[in-house]
Parts: sequence; structure tokens; C-alpha cells
Amino acid sequence: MMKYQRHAKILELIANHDLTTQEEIIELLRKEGFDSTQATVSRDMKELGLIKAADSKGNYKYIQPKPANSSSTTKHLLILNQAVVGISFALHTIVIKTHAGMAQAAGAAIDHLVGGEILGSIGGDDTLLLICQSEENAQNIVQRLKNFLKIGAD
Amino acid sequence: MMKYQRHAKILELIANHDLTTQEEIIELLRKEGFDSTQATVSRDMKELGLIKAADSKGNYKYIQPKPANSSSTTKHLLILNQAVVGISFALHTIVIKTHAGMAQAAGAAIDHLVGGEILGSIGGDDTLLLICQSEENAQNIVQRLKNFLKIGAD
DNA sequence: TCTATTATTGTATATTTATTCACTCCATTG
DNA sequence: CAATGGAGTGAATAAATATACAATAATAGA
Repeated sequence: MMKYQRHAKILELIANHDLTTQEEIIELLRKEGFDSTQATVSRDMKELGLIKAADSKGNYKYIQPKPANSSSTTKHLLILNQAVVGISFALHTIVIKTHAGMAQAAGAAIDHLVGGEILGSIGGDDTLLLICQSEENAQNIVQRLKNFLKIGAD
Repeated sequence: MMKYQRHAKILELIANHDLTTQEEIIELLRKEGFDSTQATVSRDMKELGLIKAADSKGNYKYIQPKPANSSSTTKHLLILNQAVVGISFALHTIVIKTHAGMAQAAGAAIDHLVGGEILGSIGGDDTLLLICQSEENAQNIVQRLKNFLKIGAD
């Protein structure tokens, strides 16, 4: 039952490679020790919301679409940027340090931004724990959160 | 050569319907007087950057991937960029050359983008006349239109 | 105008992706 | 401990999409 590790790996793969077909994804997955078929990858793409899009040069590749809803997403990004002081992780647990009293708000914002990949979160006063599905998944989410903080907006 | 009208219509269709396959798009296009084949629609989707994505309920449909911020403005910019071949002006009159058959669509897009400063517009097949309030105004609008073309282009 | 070049399109086909069906693996419940 | 039900999967297949090629139409240039 490697589904969630595989999902995390797929997200990582499409972030780092230009992948045109599901067959290419299968190949790379195999190199990483995941043996899957095209049917499974097709279902993964659907569940992860990944899409095949044409870039400006006219080539297709799989991407993770940017969060769509601007108004609420923008608000959450704003909260996140105001709240978060630091991010680290160990195994499948992400530890987020915030300014005093803002952990809860940061948790809600992250829930919105990252969505279902987080199993659960526990917020204290200035610390937030996110429990992920796997170490790989945690690493992937940390990367995305850091991107949110850098960009600041969408 | 209905390509650009068809593009505009496709954008309108996917904004107003949940379309799952290119065949469905072809059907609706036919009702609007556009007779196309799947191959052509496939190419249109690529050129317009439209993609098939899974929504939260697990259904696929075609969407315009960055719809959020100013969807109608984005659409108008797209049309404008596809339509316009050249811009010039004399006195208080702007002359816009477009691809054949696109003058009307360009006129509508420009109306939206520039708004009330234009006294009126007359569109033929591949030429659009904009009547402005003054020569300075015309010059200013020309500059803004050229900026639109720069931005929207890719 | 006429010719050369480029764009657009359809047909047929190849490629790619989604789904159906059957099976396995677990967890739950009677 | 069966029996039941649901999630995950692969194999095969259906469905959908992209593209090679040929034809036609548009455009530019002489």
C-alpha cells in the first residue's frame, strides 16, 4: 500500500522534471522503487489534481496547477507570511514556529493552502505540528510552504 | 479561416459549460455555426492553453487554468493579441488592422479594456476604426493598446 | 496580377489516458 | 472465525487526444 508515498514522489518528480506522458512518470517511479502501471498513475494524477498543459513553447508537460481562488488564497498567504517564523521537519512531522499566538491561524491557512495531504495538525501558542503521510510527503510540503513564503502572492 | 472567432467562442463555451471532452466542444461549436473536427479542437486547446482538470467531485472538465484574478480581462487580452496585426493613428482616429474577420471581436475586447474614452468604433472585416476625443487621447490609447499587446504576448 | 511561402484544416492514425472488471488485501462485524 | 465491504491495484480495453501527412487557403512579394 504505497499509494501516499507514491503520490509524494510523483509531486516531487513533476516539480523537478518535464514529464510529458504518464509512461515517463512510470519509468522514473520505477527507478525510485515504485512499481506501478499506467492505470494507477492515471488515477494518481486525478487524485492529485495534476494536469497536462501546454507551455509557451508548445510542449506538453504535467504540472501542479496554481491554487485557483485568488481572494481566499491571497488572504491565507498573507496570514501565513505574517505568522510564520520558521519551518522544519523530522520524519513525517512538520514543525512550524510562529509569532506568539498565531499558530492556530497559521494552521488554518495551511490547511487551506495544502489541503488533504496533511493528516492532521496540532497548534499551541507559537508552534504548529503538521502530521503528514510520509517523510517524503512532509519534505514535499515543506518545500511548497517555503515557496509560499517566498512568493507571498500568487 | 474562422480560427480566431472559433477561439473566442471556445473560451466563451468553456466559461459557461462543463465540458468533458473535445467532442462535446465540437457539438456546441456546431450549434454556433462552427464546423470543426476533433483535430482542430485539439490544436485550439493547445494554443489557448486550455486544459482538462479533475474537480473536487472527481469529474473532469476543461478549464482556463488561470481564471481567478480578472478572467474577463484576461480573455479580452487574449483575443486582442490573437486579433491585432497593427496599430496606427491619425488625428483623433485609431486604425487597427486585424486578421481577417477579427475586427469585430477586437472591437469588443478594446471596448472592455479601454472603456469610455472611445467615442465610437466601426469594424469591418479586418480593420477597426476607433474615434477618440482628441489627438492626444488617441495617442495615449494607442500606447496603452501596445502595452496590452506586449503584456499579453508570450 | 502571379508565384512563393506560410497557416489552417481534415483525414487517418498513433499515442495517450481513463475506465471496466476481476482480484487481493485488510479491517470490521455478526 | 467466517462473511462482508471497501480501498488499491493490474490487465485489458475503451475512450479521448495529439500528430503526420496531404490538401487548401491566405498572405506577401515581385
